[in-house]
Amino acid sequence: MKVVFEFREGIETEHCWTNEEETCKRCIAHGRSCCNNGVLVSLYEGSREENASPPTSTRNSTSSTIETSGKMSITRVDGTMIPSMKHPPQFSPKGLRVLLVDDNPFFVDVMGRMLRECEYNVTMCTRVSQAIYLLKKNRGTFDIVMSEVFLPEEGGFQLLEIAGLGFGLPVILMSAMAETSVVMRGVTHGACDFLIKPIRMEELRNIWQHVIRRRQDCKISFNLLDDSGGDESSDGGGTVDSKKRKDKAQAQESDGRKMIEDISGLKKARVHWTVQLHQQFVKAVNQLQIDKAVPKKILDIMKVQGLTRENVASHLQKYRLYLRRLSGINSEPRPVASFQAAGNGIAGGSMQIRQGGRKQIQENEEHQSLLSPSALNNGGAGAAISSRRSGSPGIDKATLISLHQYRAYQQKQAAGDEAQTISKGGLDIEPAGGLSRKTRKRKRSAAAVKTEHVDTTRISTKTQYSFPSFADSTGKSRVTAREGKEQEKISLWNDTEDLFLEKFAHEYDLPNLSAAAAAQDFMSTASAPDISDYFIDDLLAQSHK
DNA sequence: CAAACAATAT
DNA sequence: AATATTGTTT
Repeated sequence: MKVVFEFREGIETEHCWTNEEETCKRCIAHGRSCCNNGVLVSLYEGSREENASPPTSTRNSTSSTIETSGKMSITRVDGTMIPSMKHPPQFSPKGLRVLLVDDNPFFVDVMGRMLRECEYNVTMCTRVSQAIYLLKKNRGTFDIVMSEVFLPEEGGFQLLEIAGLGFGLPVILMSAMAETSVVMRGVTHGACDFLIKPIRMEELRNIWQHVIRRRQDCKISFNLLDDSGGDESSDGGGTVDSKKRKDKAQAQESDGRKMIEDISGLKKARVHWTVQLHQQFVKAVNQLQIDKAVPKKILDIMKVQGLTRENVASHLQKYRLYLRRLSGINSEPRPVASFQAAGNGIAGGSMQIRQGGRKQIQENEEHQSLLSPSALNNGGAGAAISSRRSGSPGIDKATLISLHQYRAYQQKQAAGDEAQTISKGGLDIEPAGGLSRKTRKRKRSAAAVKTEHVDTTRISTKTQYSFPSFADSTGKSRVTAREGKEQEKISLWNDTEDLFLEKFAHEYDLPNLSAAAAAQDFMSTASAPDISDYFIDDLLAQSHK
């Protein structure tokens, strides 16, 4: 069965649980990559009919743009796939207009490059005031906003509010500090995602989906079929809960019953927890305090028509599991570089990342060199913040790693291109519609196995969570495999992080390299006038109306 | 076959 | 209400 996910022009994808090349409908709807970090298979524009023929490899580099009118128009991205590349950039819609905000120019620099690598249209700035100015001046010029959480004066959250509520744009928050409370605050205040620095290319490839999802959600809103009325209960006691499933099974057999089913409510409508709905839910939970939040009370607060207590209970169950896991990972001791002991006097071994954030940062750090061990070891947020204070921006660990990953990506891509030009005939490009699903699936898994151990850029220290999706840990026996995978990932990172950091020191002359590039990139976009704080308040007030 | 998710059972 | 299990979908 071919599943179709439609958004205006129509985006079509095959289904889920594949290895790397596909993203399922559900994953798209939730604006994140697929179960296994998949990428969209095919993406094209135009009406249904025009899409009848799948993309062919002949049309290359169709530049897709997003019109200034605000209407999203994603031109078909070239569907061809170069097998030698693991993360083919072709599948990202080009020209997505991203507003990138982070007060660390080094990070902006690296991140900007990464985003442009995805062929997005990036505008960068280092101050919230600039960002707001840009948003206001060029209304409808941006599709999505990415911002660091910890900007001066709660700027990240202000920006979230203004861009999200005021301008209706999806906002992605970023930070190296991913304390649960921070993530929660971001998400409950409307962030559509929270990316934990260091950020990998793969995490950027799919951010456009947030734009799509936002519009999708606007379209469907929340419509439950209203079959929870008196019919069932007034049936004279004949209808019992346990019968429902049987009835459904029988419905396919008897025509008469089928008719009834059709009329009364086509398949027992399921609640779709949209972003909005979920946010209402979270809001209610927060209001009650998490430990006092019970389905009934939540339901009362939410005031959503048609929503049942069972619906809420089910969601709450998932939500709790999600939170448990989130806090579990965040409190996990994190490995740090092996040379830390030399810098800060803490005796060898490993230490835990400090979770406290700004206030715990020591003042004397500003005297140390940018690449000093302590600057690296202090945790991304800490380093960034201390440099902010001293006036001269430094490179935090997260930025370093981002840069490294970006470099690695570039190298790999270069290698891939080379290989491609060398052996053109040997390329394994499948005819678009040629092979059967079965065959293609088999091929995919074979490829995945082959490359699995090579790709260092994919190593991630944390799992990315995006709402409203929770991993399904219900059903104990079914989840074992997944947890194993998670563990595998973490230990893989543990083994490699030291190597990464040592590589940084040796291979890259970071301060010089980035400073020059940052300065250059900066001049082009940083010209917006500085805007005083009251202007922000003004805008805030405006957006509240 | 896996994974996500919501309904349903206990 | 909390948790476990099942059904359905992708």
